Amino acid sequence: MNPEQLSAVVVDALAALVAEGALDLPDGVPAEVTIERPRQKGHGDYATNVALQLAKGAGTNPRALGELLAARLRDADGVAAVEVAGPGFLNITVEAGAQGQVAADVVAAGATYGHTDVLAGQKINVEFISANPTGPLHLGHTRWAVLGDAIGRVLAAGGAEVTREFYINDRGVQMNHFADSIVAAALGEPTPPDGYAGGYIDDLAKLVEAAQPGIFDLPADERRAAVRAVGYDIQLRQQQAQLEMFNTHFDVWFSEESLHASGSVPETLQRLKDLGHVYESDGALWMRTTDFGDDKDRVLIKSDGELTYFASDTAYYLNKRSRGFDHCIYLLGADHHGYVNRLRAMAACVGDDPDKTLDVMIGQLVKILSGGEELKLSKRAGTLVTLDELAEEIGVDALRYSLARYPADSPLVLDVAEITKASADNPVYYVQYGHARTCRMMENAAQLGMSLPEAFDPSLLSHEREGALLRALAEFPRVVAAAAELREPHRVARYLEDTTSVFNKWYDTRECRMLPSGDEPVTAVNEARLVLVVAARTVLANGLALLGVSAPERM
RNA sequence: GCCCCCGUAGCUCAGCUGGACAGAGCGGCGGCCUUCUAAUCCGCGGGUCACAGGUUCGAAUCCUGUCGGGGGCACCA
Repeated sequence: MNPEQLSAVVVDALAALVAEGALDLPDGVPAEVTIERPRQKGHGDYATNVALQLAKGAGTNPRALGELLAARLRDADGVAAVEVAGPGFLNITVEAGAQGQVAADVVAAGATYGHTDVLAGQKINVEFISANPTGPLHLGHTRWAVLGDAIGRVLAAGGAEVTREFYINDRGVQMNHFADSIVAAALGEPTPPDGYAGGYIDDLAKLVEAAQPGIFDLPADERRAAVRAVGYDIQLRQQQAQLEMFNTHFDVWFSEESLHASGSVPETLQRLKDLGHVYESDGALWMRTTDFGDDKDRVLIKSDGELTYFASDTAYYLNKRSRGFDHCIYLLGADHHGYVNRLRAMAACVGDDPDKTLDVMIGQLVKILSGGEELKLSKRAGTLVTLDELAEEIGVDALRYSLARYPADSPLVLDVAEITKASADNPVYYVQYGHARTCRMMENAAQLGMSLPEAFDPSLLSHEREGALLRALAEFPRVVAAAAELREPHRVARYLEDTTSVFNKWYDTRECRMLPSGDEPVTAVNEARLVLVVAARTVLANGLALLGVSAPERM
């Protein structure tokens, strides 16, 4: 009996009461009811507030309705007890056998346990990081790498068809600054104005020379284009390698330049003109975004004839839509929050409803403290902490987990000393250790000749701690579904921490030992508990996978 | 000036899309290692949920305002 099944039981009971004429529900019988896990012991395994919510419409009071419903529910399969409490809550105790069945359900579902269909039929594009290919990925990209990747995984678990996309900002003057900076480094000249400095530029100069010997001896006009192309290629591959190392996967690397090469931009401008949302003024072409809530109109073509970044953004959005995405998620840093209104207005200008097609997530920036000092970065000044350096110092799993366990909109201060601690203080190791422990228990069971029983008696999982663990495991699909719908993968991390704690409490309970003591024979209880351990392992492994964090079998 | 985010225990933060006496970890104090990994577990102490109104049977949660902190308001990329 999981919460969803219990909800159905309550709905059936309501329907029966209505059919008998004992209850009048003007709005009809709800399709589902809220089932929650009471914080308080003594409030049953599960509680529902239906009586509170339906009483007014039914022309009765919550307690009376509660009593009526409780009497009916007591006869339902799998329900052991029902009490009406407080203002009209129904506190429900589930039969051990019904509850124990959860373990078998989890094991049967295996790696797919936690997957739901809440987002079935949705085709979603998640765009994140989208850095310039003018330097290595660094501290500033790390949070988005983790969150975007985890959101992608969680959406997929919710049944959506997901594409994770990286928009390569490979067009514009910064690419020339990039090339000029490499040339300057190669020739031993000072960094040009607006150029990029730092050791990585020197390294790039050597790599570019190695890739195409003699490239720096070309005439100045040819040289810039050549260096730009070679440097770009090397830098992009490096970013891709960084993300690979960081366990962050992209389905599509989309070049801004290719958007222009394909002629999408003129098409986009034409479409905007047809819809009547552009005008000329002061020699520039504007989009009238103020028609849809923006503070001011935005320039598409500057008076010098250059296209703006915003023009590309609009063409890119239409490109996504033309590829069939009915939902476009953008992950942006708080320093870009001014983009939200114009993106939404832009979507409206091309005829979409931004509430439906656009989902702009603004994440707060992360500060990382090391030895009490904040790690600062500036690509132009050449002082940056690369993703590789961070991952090496902190560890991929610890870094990913530490960023994934907070909501995107919470400002974050991470202390390197704290998240590198290889101890229980660190939630990532706490959860991983819990997983490793389940693996060891399974090995121990196998050595005693125990194997997963074909059938077992779920009512043998009757200890209070077993009930708590089963309810925790039963919660997982709801947590993943909420994480997907709300785009909040941190819920998965928090859930894993709670569930690991519940598992450890059970593990430490003497009466709940999975293995037989001493020379005693293996009993049905031992086998039932093995099923529970495998179920716990499944949930911890699946949850860690959703965060892109490894689930080690030994630690 | 306008917009966005945040304000919960000494510290770092959760709080299940409003629910029953507010939670975790860290830090402090004190317990448990002859049986499955003690990176576990158990106990104690600690909060006017920034403040003031409002909606509701019910508000840390939703609405309005005030105060405090962070970020943003380019014919930059």
